[in-house]
Amino acid sequence: MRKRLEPEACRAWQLLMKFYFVQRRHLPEWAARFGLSHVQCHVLHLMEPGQPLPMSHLADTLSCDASNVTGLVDRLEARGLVERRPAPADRRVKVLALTATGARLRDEMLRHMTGDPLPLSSLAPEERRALVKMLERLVGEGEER
Amino acid sequence: MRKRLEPEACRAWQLLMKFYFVQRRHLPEWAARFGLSHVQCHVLHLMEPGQPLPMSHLADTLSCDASNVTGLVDRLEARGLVERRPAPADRRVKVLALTATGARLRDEMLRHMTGDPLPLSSLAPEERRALVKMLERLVGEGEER
DNA sequence: TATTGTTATACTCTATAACTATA
DNA sequence: TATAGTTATAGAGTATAACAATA
Repeated sequence: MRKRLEPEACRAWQLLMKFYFVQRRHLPEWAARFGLSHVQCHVLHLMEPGQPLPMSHLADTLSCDASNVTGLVDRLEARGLVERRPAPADRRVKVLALTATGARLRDEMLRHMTGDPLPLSSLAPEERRALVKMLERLVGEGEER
Repeated sequence: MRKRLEPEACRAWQLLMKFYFVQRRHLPEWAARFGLSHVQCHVLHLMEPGQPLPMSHLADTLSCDASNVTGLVDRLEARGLVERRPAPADRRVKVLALTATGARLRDEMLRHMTGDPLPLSSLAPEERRALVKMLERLVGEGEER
């Protein structure tokens, strides 16, 4: 049952893993500038202003248990960034909406996303375009846009 | 104080962030096959058999507090994967070494790294090579090898 | 005095299981 | 009976601060 060795794939894997761990170290400190954890940062990133999401949608997107979302949203709500609202269609559901404060913070966060976290500047423009194309396929966004 | 907008960089940033979060979801379940958390997985990955590391080195590499490493190593040691040894040169230091069990598990883990975690197969060989080159620069391995 | 590692404490993220209220 | 969300509980990862042993 010996797998065929693919040195390039193996190397790519290791680099991606390293990339993941490098990000894993830096993303939390980046997020901390906004007083957020990296998960809270992700949640805020997912929430479009004026487009409330059911809690269950969040659990799906984050691939985590629903009980987890409860605490996550508790903390964001305690800070006044989001609010739970009843869903008229199904009274079991609660939808999550950005508050004005949350929308402002999200905006600030997105504006900072052009900047510093990764030395993207070390890539030439055409390389950056190639990277974008590959990443789109890797994260499964190839078709959607 | 308006920053110049760079659409490509911004898009790359967003994709990298998405990539990070996609990995963040999948890496733990991948690691769980070996009965490890993703951080434990990272520690094991860093430990070459026969090359013990001081605890402080681990804290540096993981960019975390030393107190954190204590607990991390406690759990790995409890499972018999690593062991603390006194360092003869400096008696304040403890070095960490893989046990035979730890070395076997690490080996198994590395063998699995060729495989499934990312749909790398969707990239053409020359794209994969280009990706490797870019990632090397992004994670700061450009010079070292 | 400074450094290595530990302990105590606290917070966030995570899951499982049992529960409520709806459907 | 099944689903959406909560609560209770537990464990892992993280940090800060105080500490012991050693340098």
